[in-house]
Amino acid sequence: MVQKNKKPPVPRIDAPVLPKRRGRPRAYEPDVALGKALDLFRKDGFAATSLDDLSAATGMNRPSLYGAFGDKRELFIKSYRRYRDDARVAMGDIFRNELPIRKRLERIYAVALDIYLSGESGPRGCFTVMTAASEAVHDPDIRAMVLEGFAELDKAFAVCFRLAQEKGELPASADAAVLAQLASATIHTIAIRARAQVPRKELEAIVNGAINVMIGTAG
Amino acid sequence: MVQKNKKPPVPRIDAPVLPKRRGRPRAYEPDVALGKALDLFRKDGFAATSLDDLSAATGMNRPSLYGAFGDKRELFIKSYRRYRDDARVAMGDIFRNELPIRKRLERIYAVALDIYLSGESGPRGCFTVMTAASEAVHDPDIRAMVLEGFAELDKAFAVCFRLAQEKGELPASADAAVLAQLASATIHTIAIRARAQVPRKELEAIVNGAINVMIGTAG
DNA sequence: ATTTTTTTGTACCATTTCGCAAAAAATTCC
DNA sequence: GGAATTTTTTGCGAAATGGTACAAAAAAAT
Repeated sequence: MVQKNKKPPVPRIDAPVLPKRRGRPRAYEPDVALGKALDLFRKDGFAATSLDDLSAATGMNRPSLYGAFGDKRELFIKSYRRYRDDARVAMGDIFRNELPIRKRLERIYAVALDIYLSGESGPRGCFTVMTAASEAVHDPDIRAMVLEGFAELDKAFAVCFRLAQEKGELPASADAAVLAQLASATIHTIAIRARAQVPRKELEAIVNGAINVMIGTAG
Repeated sequence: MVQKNKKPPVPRIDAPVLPKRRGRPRAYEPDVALGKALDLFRKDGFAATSLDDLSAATGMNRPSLYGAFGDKRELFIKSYRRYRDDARVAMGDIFRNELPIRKRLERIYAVALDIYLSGESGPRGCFTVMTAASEAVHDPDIRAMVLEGFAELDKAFAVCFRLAQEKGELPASADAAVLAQLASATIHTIAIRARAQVPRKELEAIVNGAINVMIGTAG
């Protein structure tokens, strides 16, 4: 029920020693708690994750949870936001780093697979694709985030392809936007298949085939 | 609370007048009840759909539901089976009918979009992709069905591409299996995006672009 | 040492959930 | 008509759910 034993909650380096909070000190670190909540939501989805589960996983009791993150829906949204931030960080370097297009795509998909296949009790898939998209029909806020996620991915891929085109790695006749959507589709298909426990080897084969079609087998 | 008012449950034509059931007659038709259950599961997912909801939607009270279909999980599985059967029927003709490859793909995706975008309270997406895949991590039976679904789709597309290749619509160098996986990926991406209420026009644009890449813009 | 502030821990509430048992109803068979 | 059979109906009950009230605890401020 306790999140950590280290008595003094070591002040984060990037959190510039805030001016000494006043009351009883927190028994948890919001960041790690949110991470645990995210894990649960990814594993079981929104409805199947109870506050008790969340409470147990985060080491916070329900009132603390409520006080820190709001009700279940808010916690879900904050978890999702966290997931996207993490994914952005993991992908950021690669999308920025200007490798040859094939290498670049390979790295991107490798990172994606790492994310989708992680999880102690089975692969967790992609939050956006699996859990969030489900809620998106009914909840406008979540829907907005999901749509934003799709657009962001499409755009990032499009930038890659456009750059490759400028560098002469792709024929000028290629349509970067279309290729980007195919690249996203490939992300989506491996995310879904991962959730059904398709082994990594097979997913990598799918990725490889898709890359060949997108940039030409020559590469 | 009543499923139908027509007193005599008009015997289905294809159900060859079974030898007069003995006890109190059913107040529902299993087929339509299962359809209603399917609708609910597609809309809300497994966990968020309660037996009361199902009871209300099917017009059967809980014990009847239980007697007819077993517990919630069994009902879910039977609903999913029904969904796949329906989808197979809807797709069957097209996959069988030997049109030019482009026309064929266009039809397939059109039918898929019809399925994914239907639903009175928002598009319901694809059962396999949205709801079933979520449960697949934990439930081996559901996982098996989902994997079967993926394989079936991949295979059906592969047959199409192979045939097109034989008819000379595709270069001999093309890899039918890889193209099939891309075609499936496109199915998956539009299923997911549909759930987030991306308008049909955009989804059709994605499909169009994907087809162009798969069979060459010439077609 | 006392007060203030903040968080925790316990307990509680109203509702919903799934599943079942027992009784009532509707039909066929004798 | 009465017995047998099958289904519906009512309603129970134990557990779980999301959310909250309130006192105790722990720290800083006075």
